[in-house]
Amino acid sequence: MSVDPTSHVPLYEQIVEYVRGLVAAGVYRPGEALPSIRALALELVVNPNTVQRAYQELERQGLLHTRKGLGAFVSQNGAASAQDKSEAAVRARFAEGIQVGRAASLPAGRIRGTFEKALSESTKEWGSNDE
Amino acid sequence: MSVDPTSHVPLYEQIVEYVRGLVAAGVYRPGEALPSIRALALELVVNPNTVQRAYQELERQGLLHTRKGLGAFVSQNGAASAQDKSEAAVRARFAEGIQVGRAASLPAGRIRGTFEKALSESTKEWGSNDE
DNA sequence: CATACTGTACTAGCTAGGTAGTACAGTTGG
DNA sequence: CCAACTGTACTACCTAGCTAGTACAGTATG
Repeated sequence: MSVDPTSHVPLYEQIVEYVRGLVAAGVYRPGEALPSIRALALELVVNPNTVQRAYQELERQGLLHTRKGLGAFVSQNGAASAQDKSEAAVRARFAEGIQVGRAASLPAGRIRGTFEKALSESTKEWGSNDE
Repeated sequence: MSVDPTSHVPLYEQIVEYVRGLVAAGVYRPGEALPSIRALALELVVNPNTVQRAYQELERQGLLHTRKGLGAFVSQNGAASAQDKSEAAVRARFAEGIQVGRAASLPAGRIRGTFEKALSESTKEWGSNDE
């Protein structure tokens, strides 16, 4: 995944969600070091200040803690908390979409059909992951 | 519905989507006059310039046409085109949510469950509408 | 001790989105 | 005709988000 500078969502929020996804998925486990601010900035082709802001937000949310000279580390309850927040983010997107559909008087069945189509599309990309 | 100034989505885009929903739902039918720029600005508690920008965008999309001194009117194919665009917007929201869930390694079943929960929640608000 | 990492903290400048205010042009109805 | 509505077109100003650049402080390793 990368980051989209044309989106209306601020870059630092996209980075928050990106890192949160990695933690939720277990790519970085509690206690482990996350990529340094400068390294992640290079990887995402973004200013270090922007990554710093994202890390500050993640620290505020209790997902990670930072130590000067050492780096940023996933909190002990970071994985669980990241999963919760990710699922809440998913739900918020769905609620938005449903609201738009409702406002346009799309019947519930049609809304559900649109969702199922999008979901099966995504299965091709990400694999089944049906555990 | 109203408009959310704290959202990252620009106000004028929210208004575009709002009016599009009304047209898709048949609140305003082809040939009919839409609310005037100033009237809608009052209703949404927004600057008239912002509504004007939204109407310009809707005109560009072929959903309405404006006439000086008269007002803004729904195009002949406005309803159908509004329904198409609304459904595309719904799908985009769903795709975003699914992507966030995938990135967090949420299994497809859990993603679907989250969707169904949100959908049944919304049914309480909007009625079944299962035609 | 020196180098090279880490996070942190500034200042300055740019752009997009929005508000506020004003002015102008076309239409309608009393 | 004129008042009151319509859309349109500006300019000026503010804020949030982001970039760029610099500097400083703590830690680890040779």
